[in-house]
Amino acid sequence: MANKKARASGKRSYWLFKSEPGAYSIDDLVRDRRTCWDGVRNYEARNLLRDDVKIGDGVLFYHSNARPLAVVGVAEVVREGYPDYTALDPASKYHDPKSDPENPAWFMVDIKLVAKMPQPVTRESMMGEVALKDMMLLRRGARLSIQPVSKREWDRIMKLAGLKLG
DNA sequence: GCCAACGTTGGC
DNA sequence: GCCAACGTTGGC
Repeated sequence: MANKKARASGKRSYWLFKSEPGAYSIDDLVRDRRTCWDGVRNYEARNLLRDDVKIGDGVLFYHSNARPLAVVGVAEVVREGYPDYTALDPASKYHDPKSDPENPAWFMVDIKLVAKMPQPVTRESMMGEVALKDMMLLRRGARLSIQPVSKREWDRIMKLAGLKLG
């Protein structure tokens, strides 16, 4: 996978994490400063969290099912993939009754806030950017909640946000 | 609220 | 393993 290759050469990777603000919003992250990204229950996204998302990687925090639809913040990975314990907790809304403690099916990472966008970078504004036209996020039916982002896309979004971040 | 685009489930 | 039915995601 391209990301593994990038890792071997020591490069930083970039990701987009989706969240419905009703479940967990950028303001929740501003309050918490750091959080575990629990509740991912899709195998493709799980594989990324388990194998590819690494400490120091950049994360775009995106509000889905919200107004406005937008990248609303920047975060950084501070802990790499480890078992998502909410899968084993019957009291959790993310409980997975089929989950086996001996062989965890679901993984999460920890992220910390880097910055809340001064202005949200809206989906609408992103759709007008040629440099972003290939973003998975903007493709029809792209439901993956953990998505790879290219450096070019990352840089453009930082520019749109008016942020001077690596 | 609609519905396309998925992913999952389960009968066979 | 196939695939129809079903459930979910998420933009519109």
